[in-house]
Amino acid sequence: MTPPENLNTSQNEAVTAPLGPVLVLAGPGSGKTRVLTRRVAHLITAMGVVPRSIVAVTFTNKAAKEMSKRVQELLTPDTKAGDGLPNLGTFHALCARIIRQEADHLPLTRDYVIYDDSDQLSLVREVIKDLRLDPKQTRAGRILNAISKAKNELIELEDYDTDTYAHEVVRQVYDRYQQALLANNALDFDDLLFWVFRLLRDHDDIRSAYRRRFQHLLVDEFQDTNTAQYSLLRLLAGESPDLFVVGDPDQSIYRWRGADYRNVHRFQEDYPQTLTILLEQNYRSTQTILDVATAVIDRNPRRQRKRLFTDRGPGTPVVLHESYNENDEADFAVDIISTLTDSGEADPGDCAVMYRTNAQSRALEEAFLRASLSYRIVGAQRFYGRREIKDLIAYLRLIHNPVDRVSLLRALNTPPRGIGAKTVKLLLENSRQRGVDPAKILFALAREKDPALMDIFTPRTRRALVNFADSWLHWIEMKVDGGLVSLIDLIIEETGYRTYIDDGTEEGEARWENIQELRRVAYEYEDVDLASFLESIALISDQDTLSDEQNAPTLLTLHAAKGLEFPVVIIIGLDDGVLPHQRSFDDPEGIAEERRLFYVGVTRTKDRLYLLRSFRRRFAGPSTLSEPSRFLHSIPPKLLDGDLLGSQNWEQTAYKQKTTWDLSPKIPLEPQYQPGMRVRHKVFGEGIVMSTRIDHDDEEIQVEFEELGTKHLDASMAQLEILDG
DNA sequence: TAGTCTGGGCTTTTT
DNA sequence: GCCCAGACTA
Repeated sequence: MTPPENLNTSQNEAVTAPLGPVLVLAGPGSGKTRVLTRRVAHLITAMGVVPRSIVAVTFTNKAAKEMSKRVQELLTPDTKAGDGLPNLGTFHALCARIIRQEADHLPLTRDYVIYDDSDQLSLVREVIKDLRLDPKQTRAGRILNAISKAKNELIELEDYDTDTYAHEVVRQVYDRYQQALLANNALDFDDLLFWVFRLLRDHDDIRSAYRRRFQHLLVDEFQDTNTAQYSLLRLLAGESPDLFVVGDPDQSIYRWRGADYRNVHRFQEDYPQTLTILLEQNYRSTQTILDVATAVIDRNPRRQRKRLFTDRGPGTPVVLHESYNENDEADFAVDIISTLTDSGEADPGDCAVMYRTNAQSRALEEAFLRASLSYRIVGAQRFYGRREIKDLIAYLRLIHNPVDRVSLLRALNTPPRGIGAKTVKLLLENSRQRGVDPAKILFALAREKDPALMDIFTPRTRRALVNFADSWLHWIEMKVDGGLVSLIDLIIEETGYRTYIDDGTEEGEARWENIQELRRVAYEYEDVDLASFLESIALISDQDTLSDEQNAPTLLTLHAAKGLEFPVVIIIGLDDGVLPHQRSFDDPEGIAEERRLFYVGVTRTKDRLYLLRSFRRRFAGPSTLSEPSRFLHSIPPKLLDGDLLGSQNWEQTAYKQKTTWDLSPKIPLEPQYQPGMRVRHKVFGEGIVMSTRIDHDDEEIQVEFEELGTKHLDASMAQLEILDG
């Protein structure tokens, strides 16, 4: 057993708290993972809790793995033996397991598959076509968002509000989409939570069984739980819960995914006996970085202020730099890294470059390539979303769950084998008419069992279909005794997939290499069943793909950076429209979340922080001039260093007007108005405040006037009279 | 049926 | 500037 690391007073208070509801509000770098792992170990060794009765929910699989490792190190050999291990994983992974176990009580079989967003999108497109809706008017992505939002809020189809036509359309699609998922024996991410919620809500016996089984619950990143997750937690917790949650409302960055940091307050209300503990001492960053972080986040209204402190001393100032365009910006980022590594001040692996949107990684990757430096990039979607990977996974899913139509439609003619759109249409029509699943029709065709089928297709088409079905049946047989890797090899061989994908071009070669990579991943699951393999690759997160092996700089989005730390952090794209993103402009809550995102980025830094922006930037289409991020205004200049904004001559005239950016801190403005207030304007009459936001040095309000409709006004100009609020 | 071409639409973040 | 879907041609 490794000697226990020392805990400070608050950390110790949290770790040794008596059983019951505990809320730990943990500032960045305050040792929250350490507290969680030590709490788990404390439950087992000091309180005699059976490891199996502990459930700890983390945000990523990587965090779960890390925790499991650390917990095991803390346990004595005799505790490790016999009593099993605590259940560690993400909400989604935990639910996936419960669903497999309780499939008998759900409209699915235990062989169900999990659809990712591109699968969901194909299904929604199919539904839109079925319903004869105009795909141009009803965007599949939009509808999917609405459905996802409903599911995250636990809104059943019957309860879906159809107050507008748009909602009516969503409801119709939701209905068909849900039916289609079940017919395919498939679930989407949100369903994992929703079905388990329903399962526990509706079956008293199952609920009490799980309550007995999972008596000690711990939740990491609690500020990012959504309604479904919180409700699930309450169902599992029962009357006298041992519920230990750790979070930081200032780091809540998943509102768009239904997360609601107000769950933190809700928790205190729902469990009045909650013991709340604040962790404020930071063990990660220099004081300068903490000061920058605090200056940034303190501008957000309605939050509990925390005092972040460290005994690490001030450290170096934060460097601010402006480039001409995003390519120069990327080169500059690479320059910073090579300067630091050349001088021995940092290892390449110590450095991270963070950005708001994935699209920004492109310029960076090119810059690294130009400098012939290696890098690692975080992004599972990148890998598992690739065409060749999705193709092979479609085959594996079909073998596992033959009624998966989305995968069938993908695999049927990939690589092309003479089964075109017309044949597919015929097959699906037939399947619908007879009420028989397409897979069954294909199998029957292959076995020549059903003479009625013989006349549907022309001989040539029939041969193609029979060939496909034959191979498919063969693979299903092979799945039983062959390993996963040989199954993949067999699919590649029988479909001629390599010749299809590796066409001798550089791109083809890269695609083939990706398949080799998938094969390597599969090798690790060689001893497990196909089900677990498919499940874990479906639930993989971006962060999970980050390996520690390579000593190279990390490129990642600000979202993906959550929970990580680096000695050197470079945040690029500090421009209004990028960070904060322009889509958040007219929503004060959205701007507040962007600010938290920036805060998360800043607080990842241990020693050196660089903030980069560029004068010109390309969004969609032509490159345009951009303004420095409004968030830079909140940073006191004395904390900043480097080539300050406006000191360079980009384009004489265009630039001249911009040479005097004022970075001095403005007096923090508190909004005077709030949504819902009745106000009177001298000219426009009476109206209701819809939204309000602080924009630089003024408050911008959106008012819905009785006579004139919506107007955007500046508070200082409008002179509104407040009637009531 | 398969491969090429063109036009439109879009771009936040991800379990 | 990029990707996808549908149209068009061999």
